[in-house]
Amino acid sequence: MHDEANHAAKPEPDNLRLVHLLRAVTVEFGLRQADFAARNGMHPTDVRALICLLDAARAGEAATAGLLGTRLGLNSAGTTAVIDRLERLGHVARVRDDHDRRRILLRVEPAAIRLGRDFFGPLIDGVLQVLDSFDPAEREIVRRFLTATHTVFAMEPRP
Amino acid sequence: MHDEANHAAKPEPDNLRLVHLLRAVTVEFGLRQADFAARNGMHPTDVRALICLLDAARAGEAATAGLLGTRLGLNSAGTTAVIDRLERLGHVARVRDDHDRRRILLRVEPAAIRLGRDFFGPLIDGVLQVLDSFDPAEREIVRRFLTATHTVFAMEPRP
DNA sequence: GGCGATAATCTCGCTCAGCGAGATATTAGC
DNA sequence: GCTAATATCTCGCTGAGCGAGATTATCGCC
Repeated sequence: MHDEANHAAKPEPDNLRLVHLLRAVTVEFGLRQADFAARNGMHPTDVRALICLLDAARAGEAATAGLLGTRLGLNSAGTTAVIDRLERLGHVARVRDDHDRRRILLRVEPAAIRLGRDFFGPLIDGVLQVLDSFDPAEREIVRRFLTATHTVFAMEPRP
Repeated sequence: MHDEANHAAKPEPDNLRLVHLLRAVTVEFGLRQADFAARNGMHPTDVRALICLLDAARAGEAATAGLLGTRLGLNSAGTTAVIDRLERLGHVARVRDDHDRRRILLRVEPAAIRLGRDFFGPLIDGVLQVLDSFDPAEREIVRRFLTATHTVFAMEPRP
């Protein structure tokens, strides 16, 4: 691999350009999360935790502390700390599970949801507008691409 | 506003499902970065720094310490720390810019590039395979979608 | 051609996120 | 019941990243 920083643009294959484009989108999204975190006195991890909890709720899964830690790649001490921070800010509430009283269920408070909507709403709307400019057949292609890509990323090992 | 009497699962609009799918991809990608970092004795920030430096090289930009800090959202102290860590591991080298001797240019060492290729290669190949299963017109649609989405994310404020 | 203003990076001291180890509370198995 | 397994929390520690300020190099001005 040569260093082609200096002169004429290298002939990067189109498909590889698409991969880089996808990565650029993910990086940009990460920066947005960080912005949101900083603006609301949180840390990026806290934002990821909220997203994770909302995803779990949407999927109908029980959002326990343990699940959260696993998804975020934190150990139990770190997980407790995240929940403490979110609880202190009033964004989540700890609720003992009555069926298994060892477990802590996490409920995202409406205020937190509103906060997220205020910040991410415009971004989501932007993407929805993009999608609206596509016809159904094209959207189906996008869906196929995203689904397949997600499968590729989700497939491999989880240490 | 239509029926759908089934319990918990809400009737999420197709376009919104695509947005969530895109987010899921970005989240998965972030986890991969974290895996790579942990497996190589680095922190996620360090990996993002390497990616940033490689992107700059690809784009033909001069990869200075300052640019890196800006892109990562770190202040100068944190930026120095990141570079120190990467240098200690032998992944980047500090090179004084001869045209402006205040500046430090960062060169990513070949060993680091190889390390990244070993880990991310299979993932990239996976996505390339996905793309290969699309015909050129379809790839163009994917490209349009990713470009437009990237624009949406990159558009808004930088605090 | 030297001199303050400006810019790029680094140093120092501090706070707090996340880890490892172990404590505590609850449930399941025999 | 008693023991093993599971879920969460507590404690002490390391180190990532911040703010403030020092350091070194460049530029515009006279």
